[in-house]
Amino acid sequence: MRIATWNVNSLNARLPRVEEWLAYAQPDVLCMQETKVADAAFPAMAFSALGYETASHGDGRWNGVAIASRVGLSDVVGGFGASAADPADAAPDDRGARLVAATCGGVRVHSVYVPNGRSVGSEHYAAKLSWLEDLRAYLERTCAPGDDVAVCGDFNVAPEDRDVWDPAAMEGSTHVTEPERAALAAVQAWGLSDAFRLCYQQDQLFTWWDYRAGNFHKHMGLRIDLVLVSKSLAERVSGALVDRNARKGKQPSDHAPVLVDIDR
DNA sequence: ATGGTAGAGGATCTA
Repeated sequence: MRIATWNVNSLNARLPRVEEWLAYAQPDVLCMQETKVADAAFPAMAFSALGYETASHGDGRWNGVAIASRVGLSDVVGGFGASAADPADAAPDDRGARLVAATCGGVRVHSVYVPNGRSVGSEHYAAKLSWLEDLRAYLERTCAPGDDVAVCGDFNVAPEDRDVWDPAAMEGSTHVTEPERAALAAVQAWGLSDAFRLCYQQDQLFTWWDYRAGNFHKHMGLRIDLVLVSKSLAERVSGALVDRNARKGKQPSDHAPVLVDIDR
């Protein structure tokens, strides 16, 4: 199975690039973030024409996540939903259309768009940390580490300094702080491995570059788009790739897609 | 000197 994740930064603006990319990259499953499209307006026909079923969770203007699959797509759940333990208990609500899950080819697939956090110490930063806590809790109550589970998306956290173009310049900024990294590590500690890191150990391999100031061409980026896989999948990872070519050319997203191949 | 660019929407807000 080839599973991919891509923050498309508006599916309406990016649909031609996404269609082109599906045709040459041939993923079995594609998790998308920042679709910025309401479910009712999701371009499902464009995907079905290419052989993909889709699940969307979006309310239109901001955020929005989706999954496209050509290996089946069932049991779609959007958002965190109610707590199974106690539905009345502060069930983390949708919190901005940042999570959708579906079962594709026997794998429980999650497309996640972690809040940006804006600035350290802001309410948005606190919300980012609590969102990651909610993600961990969601995994605990909806699946088991022994299952085939993939959590893919834009985590807005660079896990380590080697995932940062200039750690000194970034020090103290969002995406690299210790609390953010600890919150991500807590999600992974549930039982998930960073599939890209199973394949590559080099530094300076990025998935996002700011549109501004020519950052892409100056190699000023971050690795914040991750494919996290449970143990049973990690054992079968045969390759991974950041498709930098998809960040080039006409009207690119500011993120490149990440692909992971898993042996059946 | 918080710039620089992109997307949504129709003024700014978000990233």
